[in-house]
Amino acid sequence: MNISTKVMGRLARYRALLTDYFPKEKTHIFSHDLAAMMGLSASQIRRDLMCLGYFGVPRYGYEISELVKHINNVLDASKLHHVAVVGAGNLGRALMTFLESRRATLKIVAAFDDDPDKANRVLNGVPCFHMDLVEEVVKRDDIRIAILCVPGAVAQRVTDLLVKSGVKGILNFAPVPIRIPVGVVLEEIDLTSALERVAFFTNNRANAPKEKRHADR
Amino acid sequence: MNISTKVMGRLARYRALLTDYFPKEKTHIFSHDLAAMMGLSASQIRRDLMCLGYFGVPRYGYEISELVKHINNVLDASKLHHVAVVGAGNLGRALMTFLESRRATLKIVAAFDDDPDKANRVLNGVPCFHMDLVEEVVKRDDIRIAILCVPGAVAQRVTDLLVKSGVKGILNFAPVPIRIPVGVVLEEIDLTSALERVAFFTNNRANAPKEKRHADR
DNA sequence: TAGATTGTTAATCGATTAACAATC
DNA sequence: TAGATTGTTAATCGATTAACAATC
Repeated sequence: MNISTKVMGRLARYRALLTDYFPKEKTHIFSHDLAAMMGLSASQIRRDLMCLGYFGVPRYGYEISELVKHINNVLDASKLHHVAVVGAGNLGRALMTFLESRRATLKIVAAFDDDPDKANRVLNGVPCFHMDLVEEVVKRDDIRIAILCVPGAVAQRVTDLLVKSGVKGILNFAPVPIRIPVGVVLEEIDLTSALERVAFFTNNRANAPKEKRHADR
Repeated sequence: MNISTKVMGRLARYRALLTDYFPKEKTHIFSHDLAAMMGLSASQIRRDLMCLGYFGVPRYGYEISELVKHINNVLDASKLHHVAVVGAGNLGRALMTFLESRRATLKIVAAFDDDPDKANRVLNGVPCFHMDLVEEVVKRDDIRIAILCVPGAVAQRVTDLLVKSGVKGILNFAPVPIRIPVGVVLEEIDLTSALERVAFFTNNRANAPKEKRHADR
């Protein structure tokens, strides 16, 4: 089965919703109910769930515990990943706190920063090292994924260093696009442009894309 | 001209790149150079720029200052927006610092939090109020956009309050989807699922979507 | 049984890419 | 002029939605 980035992202969100924010006493859910909660169409939910190899029952819907179990199977096929936060400024430190312990399979094991004052201390529960030690620590701790929160001006340089050190996946919050070699996975989140996007559509209703709050049929 | 969310987001990124991270001495740029820097195709760049009403010159490319001016015209048609950060935890405070002063047209004028210790103080340069004052302050300061950084469990309740108070656009970082009425603009950024997405594709190369680093022809 | 919901296929929609005439 | 690059159209690709037979 070939799972696209979009489907994969939605599966993660279905799981989060069902495990963390759903009444424990409910055992089953219909595609249209999940759709309503997610702000998607029921068709899309059903299509997404097709990749799981788990099937609901007409009239009863999907059994939540089974559904979550199958999403786990697909998503966490990858076992435990060690993650590093690179750039321990405000954003980097906030992400350490926010992302740590959300997923058992993703563990933030190190932070890196240029600032000598931050090196060799524990910041937000994560040991912080000087940027000079990236290669050493990445190899030593088998760090596969980096969350990049450095200033735009050094983003590409730091990326090259991370890739050279063996990092295989990067989540980039720096405000510039970075280039990576084939074989490395990249996800870019541009916070500034996300805010600008909201602002733009906020009083340009004429341009606003149509709403996406559907019901089925 | 009808500009999609995607095009709009890319225009914002072109502008950021050209204004903040591009050598000052260069006056012109070709579509394929911008494409290489952004990790996109030249075709896509040219198509995106079509909505600007500004035209490049064959053989000379696009004049950067003019290009930026036209992107400004389109993107900031909306003039100044007042923005509030709702939920002044680690993430909220980091975003205050990170997003403030990035765009002259977007000004963070208030933060809100449930914690009485945070109320009536200035946090990261932004005056913080107790959540009880949302309606009053939003109206008083004409706040149009909210950056939502509250825990998932209260996200919908807080959203309803914001919308009732007159907020027209929401950038949601809470880890659950929220529902909004027609007429309000919503952008959701799920940080946890973004990280999970990187992790998933990081050692599932078979599933990885194809790379996107093209050249033209 | 009758009615509701599923899995899946076909149709639609939108976004990206390729191609190329125009043009500097 | 010749060659490179543009704007724009047509072709392709991928994602979403609609429709419906299967089925509980």
